Amino acid sequence: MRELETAEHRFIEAMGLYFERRGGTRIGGRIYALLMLAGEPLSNKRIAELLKVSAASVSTNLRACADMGLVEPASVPGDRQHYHVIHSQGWEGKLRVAEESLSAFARICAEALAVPRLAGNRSLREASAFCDFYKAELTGIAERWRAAHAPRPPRPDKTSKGRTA
Amino acid sequence: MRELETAEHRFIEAMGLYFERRGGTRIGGRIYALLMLAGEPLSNKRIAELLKVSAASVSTNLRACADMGLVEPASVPGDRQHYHVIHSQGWEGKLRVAEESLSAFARICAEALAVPRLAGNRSLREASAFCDFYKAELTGIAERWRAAHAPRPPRPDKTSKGRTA
DNA sequence: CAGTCCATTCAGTATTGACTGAACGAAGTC
DNA sequence: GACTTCGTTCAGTCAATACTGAATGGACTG
Repeated sequence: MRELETAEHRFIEAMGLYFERRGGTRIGGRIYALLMLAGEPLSNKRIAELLKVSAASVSTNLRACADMGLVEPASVPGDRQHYHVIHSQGWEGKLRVAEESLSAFARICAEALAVPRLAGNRSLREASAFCDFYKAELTGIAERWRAAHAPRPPRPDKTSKGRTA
Repeated sequence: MRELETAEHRFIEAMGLYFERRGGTRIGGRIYALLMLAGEPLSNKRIAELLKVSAASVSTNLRACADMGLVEPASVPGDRQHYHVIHSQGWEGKLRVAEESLSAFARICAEALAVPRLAGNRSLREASAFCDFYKAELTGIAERWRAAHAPRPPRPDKTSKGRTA
């Protein structure tokens, strides 16, 4: 990818702050934003260059992004660097994150409700009920989104460089 | 509220960690959990005692919880302390939080899309589309939840102490 | 098989920010 | 109107952790 211009830096920094605020890391957000903008596979090295951060940080944060399902590995024929692209089903990933967060919350409540003395607590019961409701809704959302956007089969008019899984 | 027992401490600490992990503060989560368990209005002072934290911290975190719509003020007749309870529509609040986070993300993308050079970016457009879709779904969820649970009019059999808005 | 080029891991550093104690201000009581 | 009793604000401290540079380990090349 070419060097970054002002508007792109703005986007990248904004995303960095967004990530930071939500409990992630700033560089994680920057990498994610950069890959969005790139539209093509980028190597660790190139990411470090463009973002002006250490290779170590790129490696760590890239792994975190991958674990969150935001980014996935790619490879470029004839190049042994590690490449990365935005995860193709990234948006469902966002739903998955919401689902995991909700499940963690539900688990905490369920554990408390298992204690006899707390089993009758109103807030706890409502929390639990809401979690069940919300979880069901989330799967519905995922299905509707998939139905509306996923069935489009991958068209061959990608940017330029070939990409493989 | 009476002193806390082991199971309650477990719940409170778990919620503290949950908040911390999601970008909030540990004490914020503990206060939230405590008010859930209490089921009655609690004063700043009592919260500080039960949680063994400074009054300053209680004040600060309580405000944060209120800003997030998790907690709301209450008052007890004949007592000039400030009381607090779990927000009665707290679950819609959880949806509102999700909505705000999503909107922040959407705003960042929209700002980038406003730049001519980036307007055609595929990931950016998909992100924007997903945000619109998700936001619509969230309002749908809120409505369905309200329809299923809110129409129950407030019954007068509250715990013991009176509570006013 | 030596040499190069990667990415990753680890220890160290520096920044951030959550929490505390003390000062301040407000509201109510005698 | 002095005194008490709160809650909030502010400066300071301390712990957590994001990031860096150096060392390590793999994978490919000649």
